Amino acid sequence: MRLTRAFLPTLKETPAEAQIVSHRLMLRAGLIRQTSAGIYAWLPAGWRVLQRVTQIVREEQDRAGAQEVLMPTIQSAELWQRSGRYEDYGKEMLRLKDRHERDMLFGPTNEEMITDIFRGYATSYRDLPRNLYHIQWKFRDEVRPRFGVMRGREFLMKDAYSFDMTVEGAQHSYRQMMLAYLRTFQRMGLKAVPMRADTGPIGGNLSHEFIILAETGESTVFYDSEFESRDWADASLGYDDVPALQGFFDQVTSMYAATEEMHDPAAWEGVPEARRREGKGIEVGHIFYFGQKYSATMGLSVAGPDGANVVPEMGSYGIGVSRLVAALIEANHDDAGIKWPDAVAPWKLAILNLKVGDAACDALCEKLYAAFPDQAVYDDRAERAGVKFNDADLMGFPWQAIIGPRGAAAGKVELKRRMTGERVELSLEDALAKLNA
RNA sequence: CGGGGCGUAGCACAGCCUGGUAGUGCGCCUGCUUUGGGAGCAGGAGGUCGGAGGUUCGAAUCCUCUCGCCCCGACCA
Repeated sequence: MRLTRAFLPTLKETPAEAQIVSHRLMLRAGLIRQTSAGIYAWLPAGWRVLQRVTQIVREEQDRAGAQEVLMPTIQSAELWQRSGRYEDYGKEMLRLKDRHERDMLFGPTNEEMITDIFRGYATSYRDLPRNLYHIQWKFRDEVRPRFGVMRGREFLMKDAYSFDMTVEGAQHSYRQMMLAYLRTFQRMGLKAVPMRADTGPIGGNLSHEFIILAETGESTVFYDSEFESRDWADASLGYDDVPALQGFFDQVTSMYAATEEMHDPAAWEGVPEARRREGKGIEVGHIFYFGQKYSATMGLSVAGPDGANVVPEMGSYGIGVSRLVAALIEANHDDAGIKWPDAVAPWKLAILNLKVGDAACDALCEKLYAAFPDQAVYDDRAERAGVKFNDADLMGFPWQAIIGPRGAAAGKVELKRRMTGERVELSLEDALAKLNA
């Protein structure tokens, strides 16, 4: 993308409404624009990041055996009246009427709908287990939206729903999602810690919030430093290996991690002092086993092997995808701007032509740009060097290729790594090799 | 939902108290100079002062209503 043709607007000044760093940077770097309270339009750079985050979430859900569907944003009130939540949900739910005065709503979540859909096809124990997910815009009419997309009213969410014949099966589904979540966040370069959450009336320990560690997070968290060094990618841990997955789960849940509300000082004392970490975090995911709550109320049952009807055990698993974009910035920024991890960057490389019009500079830049047709932003504007440096730092591209008359005359490209600030001067060939490594 | 605040150019703001027909900085456009970390000079464009009603010879300014947005608290992916 050539900046002279791009819609990548950056702001020098911070809009007055932005309080937290991710919100400020998202506005300044031209990722989003507010259109109403808690509702945002995603501009090209923001949209690309959102899509990359979405894709990682999707790949890891698929890998865990979940299947993608897409349910609508608008739902009929009837569905919710059946589960009883139409009344219970309160004002958080945005209610609408269609032209025939039928009661509709903009979905805040999809338990009722997915259960109803699944009910239409599942008749036998052979149809289970299944895990269905979708990535869709939700609307919750927050009393007080704030912090940009961190707590917007409209937000992009991945929500998965599992259906199992038995409690044991549901527990396995739950463990699959826990592993998938840890892998998902790790791929984005984030430290995520599953923390036991309130399970409500069902009890047990099958509800976890996933907290991203970031200094600017809202909630205070306590956790075992073991979480920081774990590598969850280990391919040998398969999703269908029930005992192995249980072993993994037991290990993870045996390590201490709790939000302030769930903090247990006695158990905390049991963590070796050197491994105790207290920090700030942002909730980006929540997994939950809720048994037959919706299968029962929505009338879902299937025939078991013995012919008797069984009401499936269900769980739901959410990731706040749009919130993740903000969380990624909270976890990866400095005074100059965003520092995108490679896995989610809108573009991998920014090519800074420090002297547009200089034959050597132009030629070198064009060559480099041609090598990365969809992964580079080429700053070919007639701007001063300082402007380009600042914009590139602000927008946070993982790599900057700085090309000025001095180096260009010698065929040299200066590569800067945004994350570390490290710089090297290389020939074009070596620079290409390094960027492709 | 309780409490507070703010709506004036793309952004950040002044002007309002004490009415006289709108200003500053950044950004934008043109020219010249400059050119490795947000340049200098000169010229220029851009606003139904959130909206409606009222008071007045005259309203950004005073009054009423209304819409929107932000902050603190209670609540949440």
